[in-house]
Amino acid sequence: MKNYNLLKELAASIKKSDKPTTKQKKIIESAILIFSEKGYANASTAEIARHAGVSEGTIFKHYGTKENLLLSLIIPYLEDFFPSIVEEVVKEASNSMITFEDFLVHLLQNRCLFIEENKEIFQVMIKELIYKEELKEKLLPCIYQILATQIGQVIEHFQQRGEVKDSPTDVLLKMLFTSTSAFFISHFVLFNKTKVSQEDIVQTAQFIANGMRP
Amino acid sequence: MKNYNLLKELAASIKKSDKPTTKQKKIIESAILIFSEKGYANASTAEIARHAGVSEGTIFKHYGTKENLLLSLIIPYLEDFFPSIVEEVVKEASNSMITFEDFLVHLLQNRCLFIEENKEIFQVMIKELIYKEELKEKLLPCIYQILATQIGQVIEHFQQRGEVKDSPTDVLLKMLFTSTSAFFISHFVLFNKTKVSQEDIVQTAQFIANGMRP
DNA sequence: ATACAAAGTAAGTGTTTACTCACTTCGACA
DNA sequence: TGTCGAAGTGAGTAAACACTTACTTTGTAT
Repeated sequence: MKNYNLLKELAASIKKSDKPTTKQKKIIESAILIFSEKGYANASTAEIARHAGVSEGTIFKHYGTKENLLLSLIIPYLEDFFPSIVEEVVKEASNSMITFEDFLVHLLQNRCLFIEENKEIFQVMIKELIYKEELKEKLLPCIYQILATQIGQVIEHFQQRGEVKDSPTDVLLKMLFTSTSAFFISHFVLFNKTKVSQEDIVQTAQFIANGMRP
Repeated sequence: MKNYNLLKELAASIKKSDKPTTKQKKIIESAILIFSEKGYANASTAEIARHAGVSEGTIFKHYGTKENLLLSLIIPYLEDFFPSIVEEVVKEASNSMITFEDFLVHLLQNRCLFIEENKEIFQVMIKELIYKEELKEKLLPCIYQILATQIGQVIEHFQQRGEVKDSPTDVLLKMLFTSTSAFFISHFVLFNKTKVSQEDIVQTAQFIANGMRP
């Protein structure tokens, strides 16, 4: 349980109240919605307050700055997004005897469901990750750390089985990361789809598995 | 010469002076630089004017609005970016007998060189394309139209040669588009590289070609 | 019931912003 | 050389913004 420490560090840096008030929950909900509609930079705290049925002062009482409000959305989401990959998909996959392609189908399916049930916050996260240099430099190392330790093992597992070619692990990791991210981002951010078809998932898994075959 | 009409329509909608003044050129240069550094939303016209050594009024005399200044950067760039793909790479490739993988190497090399020599404006374009819903809805149809007519032919060519699998052309087009875009964006925007190695290009071409093989 | 801290409010504040306008300078051509 | 339109200026404006502050309400433990 010594993984994700970079992310946990970040999470600790934003004080999280144990029992968020109804108003706090409304603020977070409204912020996600309005940030995703207009982008962080074009969303005003006044509009978020109005939408949440709350005074603007309340937002700043709880979150201090607009920047910190953004982090209060993104970081808990990231904490959910990545550990779940590991616990729900990776171990089950690498212990059993499924193929690399089936593993990818499983992975894509699983994370699509996760994104679908909260698409707006995924959109906010991706847009700001690309837009704000400073946020990118904060979050990318965390994400890379998680993927390197967890998905790295999976790649090596399938390399030993002869299903994945013999390039260095970090090269393959980058390929897998780039192509799966591209899949999620193009569907949920660029084309703004609410649901991804099983067919799209299978095709993409095939594409990636073939690309990485020996 | 009836292609790219959607893009040409857009280009016509922003009045372009035939002979841009030295000051106009300085404004465009400065806007590219400052937009790429801080993002469109966080860049002020005052700062652009200061950097260009020009009065703020001059910017608005020529471009009317900040939004239109942004379009005056992006649209000419797009006009250069896509037709060049066609004329420089596609025809030469599909007439000769090179493999699909070599075609991809050629394509990636060619476009990397183009992006490298003007990285900032590529970054601005991508960031704003993802960030601004309205711009996305304006530009994506143009881009799709160009790719569908030109790259579509190439895919069918390599399908007939048996190097690309038999899925519908639009499915393959989307795959090719997604994976090449991901390559450019991850290198030049996400990781902010100034140069892409030949090795990276060859690996990616291999990856994509294998993924699309029958 | 009282005391007290945390939650919430409403009316600010100073700053930054895109954009305007009345004006001057420049350059080309008759 | 004088004229006229385009290029350029810079002080100004109103709106929008993140954030503050002095205050009130609420919930709870004694």
